[in-house]
Amino acid sequence: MTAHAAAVQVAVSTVIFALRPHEDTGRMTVWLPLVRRIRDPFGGRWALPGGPLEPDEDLAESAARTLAETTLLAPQYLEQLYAFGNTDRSPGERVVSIVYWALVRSDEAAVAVETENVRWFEADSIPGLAFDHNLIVDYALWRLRNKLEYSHIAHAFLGETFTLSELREVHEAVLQKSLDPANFRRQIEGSGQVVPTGDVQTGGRHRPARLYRYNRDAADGTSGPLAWPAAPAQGTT
Amino acid sequence: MTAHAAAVQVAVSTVIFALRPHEDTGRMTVWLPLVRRIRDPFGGRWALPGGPLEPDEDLAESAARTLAETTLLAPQYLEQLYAFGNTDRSPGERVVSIVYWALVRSDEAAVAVETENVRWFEADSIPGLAFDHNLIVDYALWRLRNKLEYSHIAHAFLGETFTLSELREVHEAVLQKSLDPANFRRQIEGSGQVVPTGDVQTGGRHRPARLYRYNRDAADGTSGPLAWPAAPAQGTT
DNA sequence: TCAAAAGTGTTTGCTATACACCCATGT
DNA sequence: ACATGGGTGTATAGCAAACACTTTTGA
Repeated sequence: MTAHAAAVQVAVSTVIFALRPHEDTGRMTVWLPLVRRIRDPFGGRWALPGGPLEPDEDLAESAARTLAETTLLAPQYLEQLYAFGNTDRSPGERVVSIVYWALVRSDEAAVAVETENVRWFEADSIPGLAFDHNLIVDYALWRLRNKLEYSHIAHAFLGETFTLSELREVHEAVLQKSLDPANFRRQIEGSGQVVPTGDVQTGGRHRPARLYRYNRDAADGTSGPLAWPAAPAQGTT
Repeated sequence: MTAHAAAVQVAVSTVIFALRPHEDTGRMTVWLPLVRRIRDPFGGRWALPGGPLEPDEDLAESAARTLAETTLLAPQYLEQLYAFGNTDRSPGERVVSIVYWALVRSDEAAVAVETENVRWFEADSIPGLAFDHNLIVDYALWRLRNKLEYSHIAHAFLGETFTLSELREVHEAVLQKSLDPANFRRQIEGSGQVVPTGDVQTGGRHRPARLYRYNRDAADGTSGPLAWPAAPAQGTT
């Protein structure tokens, strides 16, 4: 162990979002999984899933790996959030954390395992976390809500096909406000981000709803030159 | 030197923007300083200013330090851009680069030193750079142009007070298109991001222009929970 | 008095919002 | 039949773009 070895460590953490019904009201809300730390600093506290960056894996790969290890799921959307590296953020060591945020399908997350050391929390009822992770979660939530309004990420919570009501429910859950169904329909259909499949979904005690599919070819231009083609476990691949 | 010492290194680089007249046309355009690498990999190539993260300095501090070392200037605006950490981005070593982007006052940058190993380039005429730095510059330019349209950063290129023509010239230089003076005035004045000082600027062979000052209290809400109060060398402090 | 930029007024068109209304299904 | 959400039509307000016009200076 040389003097250099005590220098800067690199870790990758991920804020993982899914939608679940609120425990009391039953309304859909944003949830995220946390893991319990098993050693100091902050032993016993809840923290974001993550770990040291392996020398042979890319940053997004590392984020997707811890996501899979924590939730047994694959991300439908994955994007870098921010690099946190203040000198005082981890007592006794210098850690730079590259933080990603991810969206997973809510139907898959609904059956996800919970263990003694992994638990899902409602985004607005997060306990006191280790390190600066409360700030990180706040920032990730802000980015999610912000980006939902000018980008095309809502479908990542849903399956291959979906009705506009389901898509609207996603928006309402994330933004925490109800939206006019008529205007929402025009907005989404006009944006070209979804395409009707031709099928409908029957079963409700009302008129059947048209099914839509996400339009991968729609230009969104929300990530600029970093929109790599078909990068592994990256964005909307 | 243990096996661990060969692991992941952390560097901080900065894309520094200023406005200067185009060499041929004389119109204001975006420029940035690059430094010549003195050793391999990519020895002799131009690259972004930066260096290894010191264990006792915050990320933004490191960015501001290399900025000052390169240009002898202080940033008027400084924001984290992205963390680049692909395994293959630096031959023979594993480097994660936290990249910042900065705006400096154009009048200060106009007299900045150029040496054998530091030169300013026009943003649209960048040579082949070391590492993935061309991609980084492209992304920084995209962010600059994007953020200029929904945020209040243009004043960072100017001094304490400025006329709306000067502010419009900044927008036109960055966005590379001419803007209607009348509509620009209404847009800026209506946003509350600037306040008239009461003074005017005489000297042109035309009606004197009112002088404005940036309004620090105006809410912009473009950085969410990360808008720390009075962070050193951070953002619009 | 004239050129040039500062600054004001007005029209037009697009888009978001609100909400009235009709449609198609299960019970 | 009727309740329930799916889906369409339409009026209105606000805002951005285009552009005509007036103001104030230096030469």
